Amino acid sequence: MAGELTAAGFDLFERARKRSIYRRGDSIFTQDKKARGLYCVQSGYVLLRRVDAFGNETAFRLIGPGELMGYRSFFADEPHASTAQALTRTHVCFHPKTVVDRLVADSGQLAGRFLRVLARDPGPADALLLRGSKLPLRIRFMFMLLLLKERTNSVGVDGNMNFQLPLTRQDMAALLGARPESITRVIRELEEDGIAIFHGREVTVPDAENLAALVKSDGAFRSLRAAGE
Amino acid sequence: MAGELTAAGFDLFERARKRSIYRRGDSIFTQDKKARGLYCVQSGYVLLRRVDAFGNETAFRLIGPGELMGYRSFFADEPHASTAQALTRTHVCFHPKTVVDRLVADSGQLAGRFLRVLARDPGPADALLLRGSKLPLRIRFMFMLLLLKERTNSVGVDGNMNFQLPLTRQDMAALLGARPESITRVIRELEEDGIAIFHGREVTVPDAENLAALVKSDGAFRSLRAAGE
DNA sequence: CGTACCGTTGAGGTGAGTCAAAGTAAGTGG
DNA sequence: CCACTTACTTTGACTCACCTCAACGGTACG
Repeated sequence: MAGELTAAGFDLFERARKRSIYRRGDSIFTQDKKARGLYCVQSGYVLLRRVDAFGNETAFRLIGPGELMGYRSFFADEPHASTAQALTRTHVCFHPKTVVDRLVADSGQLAGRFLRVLARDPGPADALLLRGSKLPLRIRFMFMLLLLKERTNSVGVDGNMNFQLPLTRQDMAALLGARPESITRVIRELEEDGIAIFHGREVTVPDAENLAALVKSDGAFRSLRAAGE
Repeated sequence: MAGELTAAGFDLFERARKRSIYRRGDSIFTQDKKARGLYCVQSGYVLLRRVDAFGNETAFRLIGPGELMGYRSFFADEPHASTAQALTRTHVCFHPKTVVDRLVADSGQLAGRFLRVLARDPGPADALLLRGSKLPLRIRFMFMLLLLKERTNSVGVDGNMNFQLPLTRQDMAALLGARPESITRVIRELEEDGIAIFHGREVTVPDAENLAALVKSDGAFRSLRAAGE
């Protein structure tokens, strides 16, 4: 049937991929360079950073195991809009343009799948929430913790939440559109209030539900006020 | 050839579309409602607003004549992430899901075209620049003027720039992640400095190149400082 | 055991938010 | 066409979260 990915096509897709290993700090692709294919992170964490039109360097997306990256510029047929930097030792597999293009052209089904990935990309929305909203940094930081929890093997028992941050304070600052000093101060506040405990990159949240509630309640508070009540 | 849009397919696509007219203030689609198809603005302006996870209402995209909208949620097969509100009397044509789905499944070529549209969507990036960056509101406002100029029939003679803002001050505030009062103050500043003149919704920029230069120079200034010079 | 980065702390400044109140434009209905 | 309602805009005084700057402590690594 037209539009379906044949077994042969799938086989080609799988065979053509190339695996690489990157060390902490390595760039996997670079802003303004040509997009040569699709990247899929198999293990480790990658941070997408970009220098915007104003020359500010910001981070806008953290990529974890199992996630695709580089697809936006690839399908737009434009240079990469960001630089992908490995935060840890990272295994990445790469699908070259020639193969992907051929399969997309042959198969509406595969193209449809990519359409979904692209359309569901939460990156821009998250970035806006983390950096754009006018909520206090403290709330945005807690929200980031919740997002990170979902992409980390958080050891959760009895509402407890414990995981390793894959990010430095500077990276968190870049993600939140803030300065590293402010991150330090927020972390101190959260510890003083007993909301979370930090040892280097290890975070422990005694009551994870409480954290979520705090984030949401502040949101609710805001929206009530916006409604004029 | 597999993947090509047949004449019959194109015909179907064109015939199935439905035209509607909306008045200022009408919603064309609504956040959290199901995405039923693709919308294309033929004339007029539409603002995409959304209530984020924190309950803040923000605007993140202005749609002008000839632009598609609603495609992200449509292809993601998720509820609309925003509400589309007509800012002026607006002609919109609508392509129902059944037709689009069928053509995408049949044609890798058409799907590829949608992939490009989706991947090139500047909305999220612009929104981040306008709302997310830590630049002074004044600079972000000027940047917005430059973006608006591109989507308006700006009557440009001898470096002069003159057009109607399709947005209220409140809408501009929502787009920039600021308060209406702050917009008023920025506008006053720009008038005092002779950079732009506002009469209601009419903007006149005596020296458009100067405006662009001001925006860029501030960016450059910032990045120099970031580089430690 | 330096060198270099990352992280922390404190003091001080400010851009933009908040609040409140008055002015203006834009519809609506008689 | 005018009164009336409603929404948008402007102004000024005040406040504060976060930035900036500068200096110091910690930790990794050759």
